[in-house]
Amino acid sequence: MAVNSDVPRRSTAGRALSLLGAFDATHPRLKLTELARRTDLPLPTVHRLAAELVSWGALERDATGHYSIGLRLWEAATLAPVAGRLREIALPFMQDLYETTRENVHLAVHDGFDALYVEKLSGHRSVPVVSRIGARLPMHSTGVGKALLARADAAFVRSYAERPLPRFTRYTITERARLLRELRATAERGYALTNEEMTLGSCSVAVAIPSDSHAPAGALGIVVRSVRTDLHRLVPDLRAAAEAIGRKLDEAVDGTQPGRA
Amino acid sequence: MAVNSDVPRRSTAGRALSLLGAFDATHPRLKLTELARRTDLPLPTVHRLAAELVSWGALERDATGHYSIGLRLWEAATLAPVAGRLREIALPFMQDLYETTRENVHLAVHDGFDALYVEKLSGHRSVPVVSRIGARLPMHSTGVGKALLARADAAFVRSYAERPLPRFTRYTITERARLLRELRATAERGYALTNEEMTLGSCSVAVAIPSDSHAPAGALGIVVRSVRTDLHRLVPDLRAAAEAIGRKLDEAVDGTQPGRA
DNA sequence: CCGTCACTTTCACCCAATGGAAGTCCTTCC
DNA sequence: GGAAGGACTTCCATTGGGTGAAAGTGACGG
Repeated sequence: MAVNSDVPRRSTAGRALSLLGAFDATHPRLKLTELARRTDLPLPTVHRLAAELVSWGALERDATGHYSIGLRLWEAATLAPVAGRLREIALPFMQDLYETTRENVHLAVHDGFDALYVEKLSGHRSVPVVSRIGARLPMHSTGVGKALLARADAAFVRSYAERPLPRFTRYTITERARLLRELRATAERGYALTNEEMTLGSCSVAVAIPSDSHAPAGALGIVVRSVRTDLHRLVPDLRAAAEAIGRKLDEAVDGTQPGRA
Repeated sequence: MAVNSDVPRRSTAGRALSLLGAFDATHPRLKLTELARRTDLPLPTVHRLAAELVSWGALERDATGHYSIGLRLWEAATLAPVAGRLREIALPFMQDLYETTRENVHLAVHDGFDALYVEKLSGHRSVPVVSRIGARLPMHSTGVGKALLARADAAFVRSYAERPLPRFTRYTITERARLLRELRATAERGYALTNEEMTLGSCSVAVAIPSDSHAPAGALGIVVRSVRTDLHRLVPDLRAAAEAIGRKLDEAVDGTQPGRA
């Protein structure tokens, strides 16, 4: 009876990964039925696979039957280069920035069409922001995003700007030409600015982390209340931090690899 | 012949997970052959599975052929309760502690026989410590570990103390009876202390995060240079932070579900 | 008391995963 | 230069583990 609907049937490993992929920021806990629906897999299959993931520690199941990402998977993920090397190196510098500003300090990397937030520091005094570690935000409406975009290659920027640019506030840049102009200005002055483009009441400065190696491109940013008008005063510290991180990263690369013999 | 060596043959999903499990803090990057050796799987099998993991983003492969944990897996892992809810809630309080002390601030949870470090703040002025986010350290030689152990149930403590207690410095508590006495004292005074028990030159204070729910047990600790003799002066702030975190956690548990419509 | 819903277990079928073997492409060493 | 070794990749016949429809369980609730 021609079961082969349309999908060329994911492999078993692929199905197991689908289960992990079913979780997202708005669905960090899922019941068995929800998992089956979101992965589009038969219920018994999900049941069996989920049980295996739980037994390894990739998923957890609580008393109410809800699944969530497991501790062991989280532990394994701390070994990812982005979390380990980059975060480890950047954190003390981010801490310094936090101390002098008491504002949100962000570290993001370029991934696909998004800025992926790798680290975020914020205290009780900081302005609330939408970002979250592990969150993806568009590049045209965030400080770190613009900083990353401003040093991406022309072909990428073109394909980025060709897609529709979602609007978040009335200040979000949604016109292709204006974005390109803005990026040129960003590249010239060496740092990115946003003004209530993602969230009303917040503005930000950001700089790209320099890197001569092909290391994953990162950017460092600070988000403050838009009543603060001294954004530019933060630039020297921000840039110094980014440069120090870049330097340490490059050193680390040389040490980490088998060596350039 | 008789290929069935001893292991009852892991399932396909289990094998894929083995690959992830092959990475650890001292081996965050592995070559194909190393992966095969560490997982004890045939090379072609590893090759095929690894390729699938890479295509999903659970692993990455660099130009030199080395595999490491992938960005998408890291991203999924940020949805783990321990990283998401607990970390998110605790961070601002940890930040406050850092501001007042400028020392290492640790957040760890109880897992198996270890204290698993979930978050760690440290600046350039902080004393260097062995901990790392995602690291596991023994419970008898760390501040957070003792704090967790002191409120674990008696049966667990007994089985913990029955195992040999590894020594790290000449001050590490390695005698069963002394550990039990120490834990009683810790429980009575309401906070844990260590004095060069993990690393010479460092001492620490820690308190358990109170929680009426069955939530994963956590502890908050500060590690300072052992020349500082005012450890006790940190206790009020530390305890206040732990209590605030505990309160927020309990609130969050009630509100976590589907959402406020 | 019975229908509904969410989950769990079973089991005969069959195809996808398997892994030995062979092929490719390096580097190293004589 | 070329042979030997090592690391990775591809191939493909075999087969046992994964599959998922169907039946079973059990917890509501009307």
